[in-house]
Amino acid sequence: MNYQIELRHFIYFLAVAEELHYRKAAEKLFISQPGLSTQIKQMEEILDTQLFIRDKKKVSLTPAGEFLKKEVEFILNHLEQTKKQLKLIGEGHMGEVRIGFLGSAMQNVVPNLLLGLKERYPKVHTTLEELSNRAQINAILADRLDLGFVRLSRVPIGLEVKPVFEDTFSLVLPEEHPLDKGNFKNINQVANEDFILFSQDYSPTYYDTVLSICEDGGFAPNVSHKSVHAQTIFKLVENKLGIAIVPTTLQYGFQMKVKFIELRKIKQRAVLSMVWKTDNRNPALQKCMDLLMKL
Amino acid sequence: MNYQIELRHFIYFLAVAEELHYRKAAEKLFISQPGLSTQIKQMEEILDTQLFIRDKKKVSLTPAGEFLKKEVEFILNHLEQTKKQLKLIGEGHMGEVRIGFLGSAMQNVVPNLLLGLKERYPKVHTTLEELSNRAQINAILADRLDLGFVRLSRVPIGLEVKPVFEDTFSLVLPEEHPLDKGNFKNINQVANEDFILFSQDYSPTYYDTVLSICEDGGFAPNVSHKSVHAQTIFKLVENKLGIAIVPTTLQYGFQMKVKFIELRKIKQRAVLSMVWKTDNRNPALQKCMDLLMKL
DNA sequence: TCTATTTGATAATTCATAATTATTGATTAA
DNA sequence: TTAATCAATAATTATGAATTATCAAATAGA
Repeated sequence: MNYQIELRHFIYFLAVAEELHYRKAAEKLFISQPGLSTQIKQMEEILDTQLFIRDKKKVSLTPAGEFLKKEVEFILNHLEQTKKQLKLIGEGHMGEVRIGFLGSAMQNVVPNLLLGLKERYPKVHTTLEELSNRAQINAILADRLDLGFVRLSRVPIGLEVKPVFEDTFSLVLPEEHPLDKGNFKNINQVANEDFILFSQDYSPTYYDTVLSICEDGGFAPNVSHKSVHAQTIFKLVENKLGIAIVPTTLQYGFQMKVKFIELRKIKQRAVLSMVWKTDNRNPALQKCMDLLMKL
Repeated sequence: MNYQIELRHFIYFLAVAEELHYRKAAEKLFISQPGLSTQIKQMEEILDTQLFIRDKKKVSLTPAGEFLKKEVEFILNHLEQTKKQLKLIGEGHMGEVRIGFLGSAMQNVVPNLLLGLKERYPKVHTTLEELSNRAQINAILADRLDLGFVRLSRVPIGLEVKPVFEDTFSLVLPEEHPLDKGNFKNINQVANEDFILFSQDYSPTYYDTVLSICEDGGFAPNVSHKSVHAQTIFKLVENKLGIAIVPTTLQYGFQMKVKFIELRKIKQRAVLSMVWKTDNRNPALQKCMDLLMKL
């Protein structure tokens, strides 16, 4: 007799503990009374502890039985809860999506995604991390991230990219700079200025694009500073250490003494793309992506 | 096919989730591989949720599977404990409290608790285990521990903390060190010494606190060694490899050629707290806590 | 490229055991 | 006393878990 306790035993036990009557309990469980009797007896043998006192037409719980009753109630409850949660997670209505993003995605796409998620799938948790393009790609490959927001044209195999937001570029100038929206005509008006750009390894695509903008304007920019933080770049511009070209949406969210001139006429766009692992099976990620398609 | 989940399923699931390999898991369970395969498949059908991804010779967990793994670990642990408690209660004892503690709690709080328990509730059994802060938290969450003694300021949700002992810090110096209780005035007198501290991951709060003590003294300590054992730290100090700052009560219980200078004037205190799971219904734990409130 | 090996899944079968029916013995109420 | 009601026991059946045998797919090695 080397049996194991099973959940069946608990369910049967609870019925008897509640009814304190084998026949009635058996009826409630839709099984026969002898079956119930043997199962309870077996249970007592397995646990090596008497749970019920059968005494002259009366069934009652021993102290150990009282204790077990409370525990079984808890365990069965917990189990039900777990099953429900499991189902939700399996369907993507619950769970966690780990999101990485470039600082410049925080002005627009990411907040919208978070708002949408909160509204449609309130039980989906998100963790956010500001990371460079490269760091995001590595994290996604290593399964430390589910979704990334990058400015890259190509990604390693095994990953997929999809553009989610196209932004124009803007010239960033100190407030006191003679150029403004009125008298600005062409990019070559700033050909002789110093330029402050995001570093190449932070975003190679951005860097190349800015160089191509200048090239189209007929000059090669003199790059005096590089940084990985928009804040830093704006601060440098504010202090007249140079001018910058950045994605237009970056102008929101900072309080700086700088002015923006949107470069509408040029063909280049700052493309923000989402990246994910092709075989990522996180169902919450699917919901996330569905939502992004609609934005 | 209207089956019911049974504990057997959980045990099988956990084996596969741990091994991520059907044949190995089956071996560990002493059953055949096909039997395991069908049982897991059946489990996924019952729960109506995919738990594993069988993909090109690799088995891995889905997010739902990851979630279930944690839950199953909890449930099976809880069950084991319940069986033990039940047996004890059936034999007329009151139950068992599983206590974890940091080495530094062994000088004072834990022995007092054990004495009090033995006197007031001689039928309550205790098991003791020396564990790091993190290990205690994990064990309590997984229901492998009822009560922990830690030095942490914050704990995960679902747990409660309560400070039980506040200790000053002491400087630990080699016996031959020129500083002593007489000529010691301020912590910055040891600003240029090497420091030996408990590792960050053993006790992040302790580490931060010691750094803040030095900071208040106007210097950043040069940390030459880190250890998880008081014994080791004292030995290193004895051999003049550096000095240490530790909770004062640690000075009792060791025989070392080191001297202690209590830092009474500084504001920082080493706070020992007890931690337990909010919904722990272990009746023996209740008794334990009542006692601790009085100490 | 071919072969051998390893993986998990299927199919057919066996076997363990839960559950059923039929019955008993004990207790209580009429 | 008799009838009724309870849980326990015995014999039997039926369910479904586990086993053996086998397969298809995917690698790794030659």
